[in-house]
Amino acid sequence: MSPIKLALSRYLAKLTARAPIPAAATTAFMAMQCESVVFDTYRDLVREDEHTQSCCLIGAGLVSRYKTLRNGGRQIVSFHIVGDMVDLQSCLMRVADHGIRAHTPATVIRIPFGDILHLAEHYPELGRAFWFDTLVDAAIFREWTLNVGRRTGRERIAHLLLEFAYRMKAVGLCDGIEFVLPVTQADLADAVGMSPVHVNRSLQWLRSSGLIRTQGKVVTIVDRAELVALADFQETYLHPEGRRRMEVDA
Amino acid sequence: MSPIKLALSRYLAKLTARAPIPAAATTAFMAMQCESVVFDTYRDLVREDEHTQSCCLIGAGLVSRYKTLRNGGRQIVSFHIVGDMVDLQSCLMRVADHGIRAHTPATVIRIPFGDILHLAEHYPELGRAFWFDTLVDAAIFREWTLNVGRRTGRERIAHLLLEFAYRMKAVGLCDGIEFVLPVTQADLADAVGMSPVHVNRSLQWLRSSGLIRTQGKVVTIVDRAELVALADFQETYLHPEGRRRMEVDA
DNA sequence: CGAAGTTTTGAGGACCTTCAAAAGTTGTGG
DNA sequence: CCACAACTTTTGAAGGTCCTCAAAACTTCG
Repeated sequence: MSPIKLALSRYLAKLTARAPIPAAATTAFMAMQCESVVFDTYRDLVREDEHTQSCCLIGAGLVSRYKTLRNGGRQIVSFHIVGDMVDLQSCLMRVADHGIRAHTPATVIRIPFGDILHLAEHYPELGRAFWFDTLVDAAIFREWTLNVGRRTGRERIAHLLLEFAYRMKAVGLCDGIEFVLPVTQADLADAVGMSPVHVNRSLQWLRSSGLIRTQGKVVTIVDRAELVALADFQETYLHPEGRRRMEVDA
Repeated sequence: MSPIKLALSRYLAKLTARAPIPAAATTAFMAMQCESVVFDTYRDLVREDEHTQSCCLIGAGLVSRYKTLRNGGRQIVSFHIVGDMVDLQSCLMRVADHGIRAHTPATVIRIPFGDILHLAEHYPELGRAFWFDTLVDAAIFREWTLNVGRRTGRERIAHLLLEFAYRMKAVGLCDGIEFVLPVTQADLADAVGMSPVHVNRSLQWLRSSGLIRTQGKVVTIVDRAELVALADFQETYLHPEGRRRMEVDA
């Protein structure tokens, strides 16, 4: 199977895990014509205010979505890993209100809007699955707003690490306790709305309190229970429930 | 026309302004069986973690969506006014990851999920319109994350006021410069992620700088240009473009 | 091995918080 | 229509969190 087909089927597997999708729809989905593009670290997949034509499915690497202020302030609003369809919303909102950039060399499958919208129109289950995917996105944004708005520095970082571990585990890239977080502390600062210096000090505190360990870019969660308590992490917002609930009432 | 029909048609008008919807779909939409409920100030329309059966279309009043921390911290993630379908996302995500509450006496039209999903399935244009509506939601969440993450206290409040004025104007409740903001400073604090005291001082600063005026709950934007500059307010994220773009390529 | 980037440290100060109380506003019942 | 209670806004003061600037230590990589 080609890398593109592999990425498509991985995304399809994610959607299917939430709600069943008929064979005809999956066949049509797999038949889409896409191209694969590789971006270097810190290259933009999409610039802010850009008028796009296709959306990005991550085949490999780590990317973030961000917004910037005129004074240079940057806020990362989400991270995305393998199997994530990053900007499905741009199918309907053609002018990007945020940028997307790579934090590692990243393989991106570009899927034309037309194809997505066509599928959504002709296969209601797919349309609903796409919709659901953007809803999970929105739920994560809400949690991030809470994160930067109402948690202390330490708590914010703890929360971000837990979310990352959870999502990496969901795609089999981590056992839930140890993972590679390939971002600098400056990037982390942009994600949690703090200064790099304070991120550094908060990390030191998390380490010296025996909650996490770090060696280079690999993070190990040492005391998960305490970390969860500190961050007040409740995975509800990641909506892992999809499948069960949606099968109940079609 | 009954109050319920009125609210439904107002929402439909909003959707139609973004993209055309065929007559059959609008007829089916208007035929939905809904009930109208009134909530007192500070009553929850939906509690956090509640398992809901219907979504809320606002007929009158102001409501907010919020998340809370175990330590009591509360973060308002959005405000909603007349004509807003507050929790369309709960059609697919049955367990609410956030609460919804009234800030004034509020009239709420309850629309059963089944009806919405049925319409979305049989009328692709409506399905797409619902999807789009939740995408605008998500865009606003992103901007709020930027707001609390990267703006100073004054800037945050300035931004919130401008967003509010914009949205009130969009539904004809304000001329763009003067409007009623029926929330306490404590609520405002929860929306911008600050303490009530600092909200008070930031408001004083905005007033004494000649940017706004307030009398009770009515806010007047005195120097819009300066306020926009201060807040770095760009209305792109509110995605007013809907209509034009979506007509181009169906 | 040197250059560039990243993490760490130090120090001073700004922003924002907490606590507490006073002043002002709103609503209700007599 | 006033009186009183409850709430909201405003003020003061002290202190913590977090920021900025700046430089040193450590990594990474060509």
